[in-house]
Amino acid sequence: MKEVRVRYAPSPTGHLHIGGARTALFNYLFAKHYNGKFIFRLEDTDLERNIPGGEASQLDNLEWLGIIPDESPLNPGPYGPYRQTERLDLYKEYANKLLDLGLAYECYCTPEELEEDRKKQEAEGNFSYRYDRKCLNISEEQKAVYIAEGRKPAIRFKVDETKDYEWNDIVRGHISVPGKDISDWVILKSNGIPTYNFAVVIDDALMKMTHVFRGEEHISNTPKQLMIYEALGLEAPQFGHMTLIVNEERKKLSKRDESIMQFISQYKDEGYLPEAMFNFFALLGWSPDSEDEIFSEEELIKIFDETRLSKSPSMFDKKKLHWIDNQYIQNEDLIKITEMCKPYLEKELPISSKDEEWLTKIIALFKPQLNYCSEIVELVAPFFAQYHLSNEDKDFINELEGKDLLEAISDNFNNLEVFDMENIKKCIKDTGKALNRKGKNLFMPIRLAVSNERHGGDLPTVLELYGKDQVITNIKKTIELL
RNA sequence: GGCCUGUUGGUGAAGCGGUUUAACACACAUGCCUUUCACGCAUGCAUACACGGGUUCGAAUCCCGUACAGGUCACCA
Repeated sequence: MKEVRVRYAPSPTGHLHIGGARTALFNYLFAKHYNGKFIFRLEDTDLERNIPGGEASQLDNLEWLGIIPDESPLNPGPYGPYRQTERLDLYKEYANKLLDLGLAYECYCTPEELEEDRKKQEAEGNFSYRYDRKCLNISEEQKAVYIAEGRKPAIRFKVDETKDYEWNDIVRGHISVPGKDISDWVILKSNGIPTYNFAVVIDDALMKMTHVFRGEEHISNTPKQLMIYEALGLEAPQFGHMTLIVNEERKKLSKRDESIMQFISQYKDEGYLPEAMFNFFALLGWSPDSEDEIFSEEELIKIFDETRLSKSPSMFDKKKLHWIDNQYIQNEDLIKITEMCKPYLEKELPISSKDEEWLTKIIALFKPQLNYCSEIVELVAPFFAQYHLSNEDKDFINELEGKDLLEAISDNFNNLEVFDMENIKKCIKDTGKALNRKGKNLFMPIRLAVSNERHGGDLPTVLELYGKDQVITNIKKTIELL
């Protein structure tokens, strides 16, 4: 069998977003599953929309996710260059070949004329524009006139209307589109730059791609690409068109959508674990032949099966992402999570007053419930908050008849030589026994008095982290309010 | 509008003509555990196969139609 070669080919018009990451991921998984190569190519022919740093950003974010291309502009293989703007001569060469074969022709229409035609057709009730082939059999005289006017020709492909273009889609099965539905389209723009549908064929063919997995929005491009392969006598890869990712409203994820973080860099910034993101994306439009959901990259490569790619749209489920990321955080060691959480705390809270030990303890306390690292801030924030017992919580303590308990425990805490978790635990236990209290009756008044929160992790640990002085001060303040 | 595609419980998602009284996971609820919180574990929950026809002994699974949703129709990629 031929070596499997697949690619991810973004245009550097923006940073790596969710859809692109997932496309890259499935191509990567497929390549690695079959011991093939995963290639990164840059489709940078839309000069006006390219942004500086776009390429590096795409590559960096992929790397963060654990997706490293075998060939890329930075790490070229035998089929370079890997940026389309560096391959312009190639496209011209093949466009000229089509011209020579009589399968393409020069078009001298200006954008303005085309736009006018389009409007006219629209006014007639046509939803899709069809080029009227006015330049197909243009006379030499007319051509000379156009050239004298300074017009530069684009090159159009002459579509064979009698043909059907069909392929066996890996995801969707047999798809067929009649040639008569497609009008002659531009392969080389008048500025000498190829259009996407042309360049992609030349590149995929020359770079020896064997399979192409891409989004469903490319289904309608496939017939156009197929006709180029055929005209040039090149072998077409196998196509697989994956479902779109949709938001909670079942709409295609647009870059403006604010309900979901769109860019991989945002997840990185919020402290999600890349392994968890990798896992999550793999489950977006694909499912394993088992009931498990947590898989390492290696496992996914091993079990990946392109025939299990889904046909129906996949919804981006934030809660599921949180759950998966939480699973990975729980399995990750404390030191690493502490390192990851630290910058968020430093930025938002005055933790410089605390030592490393304190930090590690508090991370350990919250690690089991952390969905992503930046979330640590809201969990730790109560430790630095001003004392603020709400009326509701005050009533709750009274309901539990907590005043006696608070007075007793305050004294007992005060008598503790070493204010650490073990001693605090014992002290609470003893005080509970003496006052005949247990469970919620025992713990909740103390928790509320000290932290003003009803949740917050193991109480003795929480108290140790507050420190003796703060604990006693807060309890006293509470007693006064009751 | 043409062409293409999809529609399974609150959510994601298996299922590919007959052990399906339709997995599994998230969410939710209850219980257990640790005298609290959370984690974990157990159990349960939810009257889920868009609708209407057909094919078949038998249909979530095949066919047709309807509805709804999405994709696409550029000298953008």
